[in-house]
Amino acid sequence: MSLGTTSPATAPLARPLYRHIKVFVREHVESGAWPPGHRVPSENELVSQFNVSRMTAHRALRELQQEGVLARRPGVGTFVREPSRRTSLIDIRNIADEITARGNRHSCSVELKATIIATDQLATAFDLDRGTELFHVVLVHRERTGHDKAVPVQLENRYVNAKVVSDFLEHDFKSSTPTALLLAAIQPDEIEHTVTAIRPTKEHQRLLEVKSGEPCLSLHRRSWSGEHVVTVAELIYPASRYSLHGRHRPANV
Amino acid sequence: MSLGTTSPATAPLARPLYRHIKVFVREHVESGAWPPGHRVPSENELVSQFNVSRMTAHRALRELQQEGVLARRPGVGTFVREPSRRTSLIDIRNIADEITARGNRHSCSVELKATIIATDQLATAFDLDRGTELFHVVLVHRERTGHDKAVPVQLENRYVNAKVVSDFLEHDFKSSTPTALLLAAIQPDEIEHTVTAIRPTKEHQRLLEVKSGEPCLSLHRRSWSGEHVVTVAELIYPASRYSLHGRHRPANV
DNA sequence: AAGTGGTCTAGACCACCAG
DNA sequence: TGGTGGTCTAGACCACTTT
Repeated sequence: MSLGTTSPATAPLARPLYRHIKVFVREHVESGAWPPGHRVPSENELVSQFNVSRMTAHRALRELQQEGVLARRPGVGTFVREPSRRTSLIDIRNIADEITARGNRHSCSVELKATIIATDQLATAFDLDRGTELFHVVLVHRERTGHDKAVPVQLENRYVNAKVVSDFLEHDFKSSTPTALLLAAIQPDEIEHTVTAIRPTKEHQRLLEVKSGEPCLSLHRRSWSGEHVVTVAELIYPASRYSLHGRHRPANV
Repeated sequence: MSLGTTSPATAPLARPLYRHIKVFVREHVESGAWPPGHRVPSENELVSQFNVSRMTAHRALRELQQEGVLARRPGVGTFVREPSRRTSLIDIRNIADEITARGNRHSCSVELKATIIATDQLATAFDLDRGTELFHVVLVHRERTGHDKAVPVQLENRYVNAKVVSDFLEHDFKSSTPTALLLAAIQPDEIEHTVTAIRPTKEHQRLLEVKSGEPCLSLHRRSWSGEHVVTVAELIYPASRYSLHGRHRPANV
């Protein structure tokens, strides 16, 4: 092959070659087939196996190193890294479990349930093409103490990658929350969250039964499983009714 | 040059070429010479300017994109991204470093600096006997963008265990923030934080120059080193000016 | 000496976007 | 149509580590 031919003539796949190799390695690591410390194929071995140039194999391994999956040592080899021991400030926990653990009763109402086409903004958040199919749900979670009236404690505005969890909308979210269903379907291996304080909109005020002056916490979260962003959620908490808490060891100690 | 000669024969530099380009771009971004939205040189322009191959220029720009410095659009060009004012929920960052990394200028004013005797509440937080000596400082951190006025971005209300960091009050906190000094003195091996949304008090409004209706984030943090609670801090951020961010792998995966 | 990863080149093809 | 970024190749030289 004398020219720099790009897309493989043998496989008309949308995914670039270096991502093929990344997926191949990730699958072995995540399935446990290659445990921590296991030596992964060298660049030259991947060149032979995948019929790619060394630059392509190198890029795949380098990115997995940057993502914390692999450790590389010049002159030695590439190895599967120990999983991070660090715990999260905010683990993904099922709010229904939190409430029942406090001895109170959880309930929720489904305000919206729809299949949508990704807007630009959502496509960026999911790292997908614009126009991809997504599921969208809006729920209000309530907590009831003793015989009092149930109080809204969380507004859940969630989008789900339809390709990854295709049966998501088949549930009614009454017996299990979206969080519980998603955790049962896939194990997230990466989480991102951004916390801000916001003034509730009219819609927030109505659904959460808060006054306009009461500040709310907005927790924006993305969860990955392998290559894919599985779900993007915006969780709004009335500040007077919830706080976020975490305790952990810092990263580099 | 017919062969793939690597390190430039003309410059025996330790830094690889793609990092040269990264530094070049970063310096322009952080100095403000290339403001957000500014178009950065295309790959082909960098090829000419730096006398490198396109792969090398591409790698530099791609990594800066992954690091959140640049945004790239196929068919259009590469642009400087809007810096985000946010801090980490996972480790302890020096706010002065965060601000300078965005290309802005940090300043702070010391509002209070005192030695106090622990109240019941503080003694509990530090897990010490009531009456123990503590240091107490209050600072306002400000950020200045370009030639604008410095804007308050954080109110730091901090208590320090006097036994653990006995020379803490000898600093003026102008050249180094309390965070920087504490990190230099001791390595925290455990962190706890609690995040809430609050309505600013009159004092908050005055020091942070916010209106009463603007919600604020309150980040309450305790840091341990060995057996001792080293410091307890309440960090207040105007919600419109800062958010908290974390991205990590969950613990139990 | 052989193998590893780190870097680099000088080409190439492609999808995309603007004028 | 020409410029942009995205990907890929088939070589290369180097520092490093293990045998």
